[in-house]
Amino acid sequence: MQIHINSSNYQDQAGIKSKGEIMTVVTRFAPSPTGLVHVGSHRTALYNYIFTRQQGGKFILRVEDTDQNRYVEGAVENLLSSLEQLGVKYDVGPGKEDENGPYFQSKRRDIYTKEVQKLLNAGHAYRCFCSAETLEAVRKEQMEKHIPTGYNGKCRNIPKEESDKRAETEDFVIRLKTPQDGVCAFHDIVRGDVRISWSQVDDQVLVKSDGFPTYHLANVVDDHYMQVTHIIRGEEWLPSVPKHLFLYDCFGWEPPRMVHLPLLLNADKSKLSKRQGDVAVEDYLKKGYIPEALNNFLALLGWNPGGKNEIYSMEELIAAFDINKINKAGAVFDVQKLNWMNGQYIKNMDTAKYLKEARKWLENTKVNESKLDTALMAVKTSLTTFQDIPDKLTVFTGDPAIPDADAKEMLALDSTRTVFTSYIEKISILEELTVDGFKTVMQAAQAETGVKGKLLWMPVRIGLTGEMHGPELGYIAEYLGKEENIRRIKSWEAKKQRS
RNA sequence: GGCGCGUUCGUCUAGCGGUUAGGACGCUGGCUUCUCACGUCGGUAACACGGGUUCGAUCCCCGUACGCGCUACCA
Repeated sequence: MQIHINSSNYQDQAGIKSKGEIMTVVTRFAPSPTGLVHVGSHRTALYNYIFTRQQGGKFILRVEDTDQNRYVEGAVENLLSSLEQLGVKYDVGPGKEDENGPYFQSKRRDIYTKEVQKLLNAGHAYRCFCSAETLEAVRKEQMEKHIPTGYNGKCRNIPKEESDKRAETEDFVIRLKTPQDGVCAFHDIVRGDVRISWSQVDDQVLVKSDGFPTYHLANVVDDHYMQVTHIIRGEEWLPSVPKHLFLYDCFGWEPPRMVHLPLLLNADKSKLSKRQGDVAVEDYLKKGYIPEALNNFLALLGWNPGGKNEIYSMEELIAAFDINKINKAGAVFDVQKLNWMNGQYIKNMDTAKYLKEARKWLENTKVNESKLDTALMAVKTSLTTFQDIPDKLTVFTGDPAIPDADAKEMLALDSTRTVFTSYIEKISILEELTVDGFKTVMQAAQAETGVKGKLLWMPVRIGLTGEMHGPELGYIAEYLGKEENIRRIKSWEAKKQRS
């Protein structure tokens, strides 16, 4: 099946190896350095990466820094660092140059200038001398009259001689001379067949008055010369596809396959934004989310292999991914599910790795270094993110809490006194208090006092921590050590006698 | 306003004309002879609406509603 776009053809196929025709997949992630990397942006990078790895292709990172006004200091560093930390490795790009570089658009201006000249010569583009103010006034009037906004075509037909002459003294932009009627029909691997009337397509600015290209020009030129086969990007670009396709047509180039991903949304379905929570990859990393969990979660927003399992390593994602099964509808970024998933990753983390990572998150917690691992292991299954560690550790490292009413009631019980007496007696005999030793002690205490279950355990828990909740008691007992166990239990005895 | 894209449990989704519409998160009940967490066994809840096409529509077509996106010398 072929869909005609003016004079050029567009192949309706995913363009992947399984089609029989061997082609090397080339994709690119092309962010603008305008701030911290957004999770939605990272999701796009991830899909490019996963698809490319699966196809054995080449993944390009290209920095689209054509807007001098929006450039943010440090943004490129943040971009590189985010990709690095999340394990999304590009094959070519900044620092990994090849013959198709450079990979910063600001360093490719000569190329755009040369290409746009071809367009000018062929009559596919023209200089527009309208000032930004004029354009703004036109737009305002259009809005007031409730007619479609857009460029009015004022400079569309300025004769070449006049244009050349004015260009010597006046500021201008270069616009694309888009078709005025007919329909642009194209195929998108996610959206299927899409049709947009040319009457809806504005004469897009290709080169700004500062001489820099706009996204549309730079993007098309770069994707062509970098031999990109699949454009995988956010849905917000769908409406500008006709301009891009027209550019390919004017240049006589074959356009890549289009893959427009569904957007990531806030809980209220609006486009994911900072106002409603963290949106930067860095925010999540700082909060102790695990890169693998973040990737796993993001990969499943817009695509799902089906089945009961939700936990996929990068390798598994690469193996299972199917570009033809990407969803069309936007996906709400649900932190609750991310939290669950991150907890899963922590629980399943290899002990040595966990301990090493966990130690980075102690902050100012004062710990008994020799028993730290015991405490960290005790707390492992209760973590959502690593940031929870200091808080979870206070039961080990802090002073006993002040008992609440229920705890006091428990402490006041007659059976508690006998349990305490027996407990102290039994652990005093021990050489060292370990988790196993603690269990033995509790068994012995139960046999001696006849108290069992909650009435046996809870007083000891409260005696040691002041609280009725917390990690497994044996860990706490071991962490505190024999002397501290005795000291804490006795202090309750003492208080009790005083009252 | 115009154009485009979309719509399955609250959320992420499976489904590709015939299913008790499945799974995961969340919430919730039991078990786990200390609590919480973990784990485990259950429960909960959905095809936006209206027309077609068809023996039969969640699935195909049309319309409506709603949502989102685009409508910049930003990407």
